[in-house]
Amino acid sequence: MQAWPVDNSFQAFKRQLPICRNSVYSEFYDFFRDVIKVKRESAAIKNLETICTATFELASKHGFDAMSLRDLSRSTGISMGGLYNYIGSKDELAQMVNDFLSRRLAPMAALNNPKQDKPRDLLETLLRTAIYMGSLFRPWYRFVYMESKTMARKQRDQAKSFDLYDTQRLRELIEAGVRAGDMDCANPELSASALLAMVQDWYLKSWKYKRNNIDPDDYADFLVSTMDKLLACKDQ
Amino acid sequence: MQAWPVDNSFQAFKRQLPICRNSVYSEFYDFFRDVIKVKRESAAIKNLETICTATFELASKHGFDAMSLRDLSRSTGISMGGLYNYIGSKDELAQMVNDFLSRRLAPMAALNNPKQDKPRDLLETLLRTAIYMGSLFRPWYRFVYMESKTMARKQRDQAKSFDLYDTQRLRELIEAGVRAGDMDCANPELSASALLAMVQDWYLKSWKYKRNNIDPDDYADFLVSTMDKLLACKDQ
DNA sequence: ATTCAAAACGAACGAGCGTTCGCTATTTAA
DNA sequence: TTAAATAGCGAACGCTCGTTCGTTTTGAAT
Repeated sequence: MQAWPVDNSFQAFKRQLPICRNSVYSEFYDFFRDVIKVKRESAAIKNLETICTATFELASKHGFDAMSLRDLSRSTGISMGGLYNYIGSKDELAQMVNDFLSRRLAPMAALNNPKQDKPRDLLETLLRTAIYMGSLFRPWYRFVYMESKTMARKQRDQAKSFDLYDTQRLRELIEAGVRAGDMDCANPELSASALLAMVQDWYLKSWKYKRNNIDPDDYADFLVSTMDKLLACKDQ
Repeated sequence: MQAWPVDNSFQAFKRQLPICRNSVYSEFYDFFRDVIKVKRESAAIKNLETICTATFELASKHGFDAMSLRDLSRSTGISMGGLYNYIGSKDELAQMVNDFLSRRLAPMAALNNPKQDKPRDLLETLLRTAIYMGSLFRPWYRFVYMESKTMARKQRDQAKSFDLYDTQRLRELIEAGVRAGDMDCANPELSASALLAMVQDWYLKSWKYKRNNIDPDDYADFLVSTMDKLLACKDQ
């Protein structure tokens, strides 16, 4: 059996990923060992999972800013004072989620070098990675996407937006494909934006796709076939 | 010179639309004459424009729930009490924006019957209408899209989501095209979702498209050409 | 069983929230 | 010019917010 990314199924992706859904909060605790006041690991990990899960749930209803720490306390069963053993401040909670996703979770998917040289195949791997990561850690991606707008102005030093960076990375691969003669694309910037919009739609509107029984493999297959049509890939 | 939708440029669309950016708040005042306490029309229209503009600006920063009426008062130069001559309550303000867009503004674009019968052309008109309306009234669409998530749970009787309805309308047109033999599409539902995601991207990430000097015609052209590629339209 | 950090608790604080209302200023009509 | 009606004002109300901190509970090691 081939390994990712040659076997580009969701299952193969999960198999090679050096983290799984069960180990996320243990990683989370490690990552923020310095700022989390609670030192007894097992309890800390359990509570962090409770806190993050409830935060995703509550923030998705009315936005993080509108969520109160009393709501969070009620949902988690952890007292107001108890929460502050984990989070430092409300703003810092959002910051932790943001940092953990962009600095720890996302990089894990990029670790193993693809060993592919054709721009089209690199592009496929890039898109599939985005969909599969979004499937495994949907609430994280959703939260960061939704709150990035409000945080961007608060702390300007942070990357202005995931969007610009992601769009540029896609555009450069498309341009490389056009140069190599494998692709045909009149407007790489717009094509990159379109593909990114479809990636984001996957974790923004998960309810819609769940409703229609569309699983990660289905969506990734569709996204890649759309890419091939959009870029008129020669040999696909 | 041909008229919309035969001439499908942004300019032709604007020419036939029975409302323009200057007359929006006069229409807005008419629409809510019963609930707005201020009866002197000229002043009311001016203040409504100030209030809505500031609301769009503030809500886009941290979300409508996180925006305070004191912020709004400061931004508009209208006192707290003064605001309440126009809005009834904070929640009602969001409701007014929502209702005006969906019940008054959006229907205006659908008024003049397209007189087109081919599904592909209907689809093109539908997509261009969405882009052009989004261009003219971007803050309105942005606001409603962003706040629809938080309002949906508050008042369930309201349409569950624009998304489901829009996706279905697109899907039905695609299915009609496939039946007519003009199109080829393995998954109408996913194709409809992809097109909708691109439509929404236009008003959600206007900053990105402005940065790259992409105007409404550019984006609509790209969207339609993407549609043709995606659906393998025979005669385009 | 006792000890004692570690962790959780929840009342209390000042600030800011949405909303109200009595008052002043402005406009209109005679 | 005057009187009435309309529109705008902003302090005040009850409430909830994020955050703090002195106290109580928990749990592992002795």
